[in-house]
Amino acid sequence: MLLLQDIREQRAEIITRLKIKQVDATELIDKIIHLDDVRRESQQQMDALNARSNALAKEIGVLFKSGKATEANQLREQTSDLKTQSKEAEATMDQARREMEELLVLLPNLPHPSVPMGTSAEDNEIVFEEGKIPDLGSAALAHWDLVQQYRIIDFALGNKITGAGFPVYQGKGARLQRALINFFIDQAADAGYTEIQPPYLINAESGFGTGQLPDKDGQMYYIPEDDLYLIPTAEVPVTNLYRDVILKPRDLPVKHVAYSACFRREAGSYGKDVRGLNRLHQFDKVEIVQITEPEQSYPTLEEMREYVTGLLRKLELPFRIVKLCGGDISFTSAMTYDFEVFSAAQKRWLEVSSVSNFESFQANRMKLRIKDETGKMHPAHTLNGSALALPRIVAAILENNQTSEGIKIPDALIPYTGFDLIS
RNA sequence: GGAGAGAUGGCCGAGUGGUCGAAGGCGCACGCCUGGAAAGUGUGUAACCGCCAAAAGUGGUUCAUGGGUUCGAAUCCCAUUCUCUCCGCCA
Repeated sequence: MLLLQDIREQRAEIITRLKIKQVDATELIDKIIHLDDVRRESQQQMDALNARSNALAKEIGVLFKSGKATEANQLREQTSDLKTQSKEAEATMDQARREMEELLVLLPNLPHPSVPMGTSAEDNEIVFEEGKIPDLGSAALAHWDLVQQYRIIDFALGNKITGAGFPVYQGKGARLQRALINFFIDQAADAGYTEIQPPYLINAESGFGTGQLPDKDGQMYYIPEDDLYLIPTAEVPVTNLYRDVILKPRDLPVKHVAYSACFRREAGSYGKDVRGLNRLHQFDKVEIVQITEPEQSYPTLEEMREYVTGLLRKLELPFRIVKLCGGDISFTSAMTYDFEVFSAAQKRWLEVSSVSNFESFQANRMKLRIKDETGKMHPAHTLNGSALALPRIVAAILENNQTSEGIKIPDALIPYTGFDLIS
């Protein structure tokens, strides 16, 4: 959430910067400022009226105590008018505030000045590329064929018991999932991240805090009976651990890692891009979250980028890092690096991680603040990144490592799988 | 799901109609003490929204949430939410 004060003071600059995100916020911002003007005016009225009532109430109290009932009753008559006027002013103020807040949460985060202009993924900037793309020849199979051949993931079975996008992992396929999860968590723990096991259901306040609501309402599974949402990522429960929290500088940086299943409705997705493991309604992901001082958030973003880079190197997958352009960056993010691995049989890049700096956008929504030594408050910065999401990593491992003997497991994973070949 | 109890500041906890934004303690900050620390000791320590160029100052709001009674509510009434205990169910 952008701060009202900033919107008022830097109206033109904010409008310009949001254009990088392909958003014209002029009308929205002007409405917000107008509603805030209304709110302030009615608050001033209300405050003045309340001040008078408070003073009168005090006087009346004193008069009653000293036995001057007649005078007290005279004053009492004056108060009823004040009260109704104050209620009216309050109603105006509340309504203006409510309307203003509804609009305020519709404004996306400002992109970092270095975020390139652009309308789609085409305009993203490739900032790094590494690893050898294997030449598999024409006999190479896509992962949806490989998983059938080796009987490790069954899409049809998932289809039967739940529906499309809910695969069943079995045998070495299931073991590979568990190996990857443990590998990722161990790596993060070694890098100083404290492990969290979060709930998989969240309330609306949490969805609002990290920005999924109201922007992405409809992308989360919702349970009306209990008014709860299935998490689309562990980012939501983990970051919301710090909702309404005041941190001290010595608590920082906060570093958490969490494995969770993730649930996404993916409404509107279809076609070949979603085949096999490419897009699922339920998938596994290990997420890293950091909370930092504002001036530390960009160095931290680079640190997280390096960390994810290290994971992909250990898995021996060819990958590239793209810096998302304004049109492709999310509602909440100020800057995002996407990591993509090359899937040799599909011959395409698959997004496996997204590392973002939200600056104070989530912190403002969540009231996550830092109180410094002088007692002053300022919003914290939040960041997160996938480290990593499993399905496309699995797809790339299966496709890139296929041989005539079977699928070779990367060395780093063998201690976790207990086998070096799926055959 | 049934019965009962409760929700107060960063935390614990007192407070049953006015002088209560709230005792006391813990924690925290600064000082004294100390070779340094601990202990001891002194002082200070809520957030939010306005007014003011800003600081100082000042008005307002906030004792789970929303409504009500009253000149005046942490305190009384109603509703809601949540927590705890017991019972039921259960991995």
